[in-house]
Amino acid sequence: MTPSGTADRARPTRAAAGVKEVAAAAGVSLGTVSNVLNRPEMVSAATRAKVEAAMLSLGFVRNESARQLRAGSSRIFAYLMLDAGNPFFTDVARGVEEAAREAGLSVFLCNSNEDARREADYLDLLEQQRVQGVLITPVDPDSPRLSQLPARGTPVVVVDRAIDDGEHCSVAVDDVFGGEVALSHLLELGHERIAFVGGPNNIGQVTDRRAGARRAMERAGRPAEDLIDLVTGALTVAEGRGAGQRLAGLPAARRPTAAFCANDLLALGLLQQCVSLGLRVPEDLAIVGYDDIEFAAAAAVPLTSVRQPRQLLGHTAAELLLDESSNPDHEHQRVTFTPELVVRTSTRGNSPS
Amino acid sequence: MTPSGTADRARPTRAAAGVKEVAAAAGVSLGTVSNVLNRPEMVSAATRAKVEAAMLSLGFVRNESARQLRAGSSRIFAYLMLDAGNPFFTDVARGVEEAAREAGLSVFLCNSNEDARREADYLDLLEQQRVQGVLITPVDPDSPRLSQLPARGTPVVVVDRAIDDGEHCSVAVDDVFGGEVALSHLLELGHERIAFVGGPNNIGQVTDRRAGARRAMERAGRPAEDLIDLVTGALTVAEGRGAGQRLAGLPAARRPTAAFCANDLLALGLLQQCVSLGLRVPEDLAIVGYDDIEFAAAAAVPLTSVRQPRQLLGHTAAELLLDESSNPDHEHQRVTFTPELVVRTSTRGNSPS
DNA sequence: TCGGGTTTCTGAAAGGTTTCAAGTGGATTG
DNA sequence: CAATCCACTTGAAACCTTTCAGAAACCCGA
Repeated sequence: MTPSGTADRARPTRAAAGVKEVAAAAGVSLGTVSNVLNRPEMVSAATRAKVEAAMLSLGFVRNESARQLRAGSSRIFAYLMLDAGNPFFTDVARGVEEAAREAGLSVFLCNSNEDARREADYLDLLEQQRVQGVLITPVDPDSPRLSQLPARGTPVVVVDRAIDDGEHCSVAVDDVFGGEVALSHLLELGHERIAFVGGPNNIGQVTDRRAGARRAMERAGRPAEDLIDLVTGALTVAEGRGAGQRLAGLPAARRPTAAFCANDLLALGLLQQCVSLGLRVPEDLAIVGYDDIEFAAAAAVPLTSVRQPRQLLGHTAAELLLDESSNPDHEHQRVTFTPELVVRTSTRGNSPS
Repeated sequence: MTPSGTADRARPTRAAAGVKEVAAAAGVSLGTVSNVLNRPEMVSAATRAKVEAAMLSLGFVRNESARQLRAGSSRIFAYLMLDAGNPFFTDVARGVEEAAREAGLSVFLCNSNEDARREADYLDLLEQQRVQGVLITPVDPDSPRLSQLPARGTPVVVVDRAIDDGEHCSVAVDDVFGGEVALSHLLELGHERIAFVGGPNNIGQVTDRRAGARRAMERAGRPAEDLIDLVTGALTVAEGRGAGQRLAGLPAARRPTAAFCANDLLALGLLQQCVSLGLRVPEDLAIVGYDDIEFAAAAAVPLTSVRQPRQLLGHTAAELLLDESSNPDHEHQRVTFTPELVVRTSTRGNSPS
């Protein structure tokens, strides 16, 4: 991995031509150039051709700042993701882009990386940029900054989190239900000592999924406290490995026989570490993940996981944002999808019954 | 996955206050407000406090469009990725963000999704936005659009592709060498029928890696044509599965005993499909991937792969862009890193020697 | 009290685009 | 031939901020 370099002379940069230069070159007025740009049907074919030729030869590039300043609107959505390294969110982003594209808008992606400070910084930036709207999977859904935006004119749709403060639309998947389904599955398989792996606890997805899991425990007639809590510092593969280390280190008699992970990244890390430390999956440890990302099925032991409609989530969210930013009598919506369990080898075949 | 909805009344939006209102509210001139914003040290503490209070109470949000229009510069980098769903590129993006952050800049991520048309659209958009610089892993590195940008004042650094047209810096990893190393490894293990899985062929990474593989064949005294070409439509898990289908369908006598995939996504899909069709890895089919993404080690059979310094790649690229966009006597650089082979179960233990 | 040097503040210009009311000129009509 | 229309064009104002030359206020020692 040693870098090797080659130097090269830099090219001088040339300032871009503006409408004014184009107008002069084409021998028309400034307003006409603008018309060619924005209402070509109002310009005669001959003039339009002249202007377009001038634009081409001068290398005209419209200055969006100026356009935006004058026109007020910006034709850009931003999706502020919780973790760009998590394929779940990139699939959501794909859905967002798809919907935006259908409406002729572009999407900028931003990555808060589970860091509230970065999230806040990006929100400031996006507001200053006057983007047409913001989609966000928040680290901190209660941040005052988040509710300020809509009040000041930047519509916000919350993705993958249900919010009902009346400030924004939200599109979510029922995480409590998902957690319940996952844990019920493990209980049905006869597992007694079950761990919930996830964290940090300020992330709503984690607490909801845990809450669902605890509810399943109680429904099965067991105290919620019996669910062993393995708190992680983030929802990443590396943290999953760390959890695996901790878990595998327990004496067999106290070690859980099943683990429900707050997402697939954790589950994959846990799986990898446990296997490499000699535990058999699912015989010694059954594992359930969450999200059903594409890699879950390709894992060392194909992963049982809770599937969410990732792309649809993003698509729906973008459509809501579109409505909010263009329809004057928009009403805030709270859309909730229901996840479903996908059973694979990491739990199946372990049934002690 | 059935959605359920709840409606809610929309809130009226209020226009944001500008410097003018702030100035009036604070009883100072417009220029002073601007000074508070841009050169706070030139304003007396008392005045500054007054202005800041006014900003707060009015909910002032600086209008970046206007700022940019007047000031000319934009404090934003964009990274136009080849595939946001590929963890390799999100790791590169992480490096970019890190370097940008150190310099006080923000990064917008864009996803061309291996689509030349979307790439071109995004380039237009970014140029119009007058971003401070563009980092790009191009679908089409020879696109005229790409060389236009620097000439018109938007610096561009090409990431993960070596370019020496004298128009931009580039930061790359030696893909030919990587391909050669991967294939040499398979040859050393004694494999006779080896497939190269990858495509489409307009993607430079694919052709370089294939070229390296063919070179390794020739170095081993075998005609390059002996390398069986399995062309895919994209570098995705799904395409990898498709390749697996095709490959597993061949009669055992003609089926390759080893496959070198142009990236890990393909390799993971191939692996998954082959295993599910009853082939043993590595006994029936050895697999080498490329990129060594985090999921490679967690795969069904831990994947031998060619590791690239992902984050460093992004970090270095952003630093070059920074230099180009701020240092008047910047010289274009071409930095090349060398990849390394990471051997895991998907090839090891198959040694027929 | 007065020059002279600092520090702080002001006001107007500038930046590139869009918008829109008003203007132009040619074709059509009476 | 004049009046009317129509299809296009024009030019100036507006969007919000930053910049910068110069004005104002202040402080110091003489």
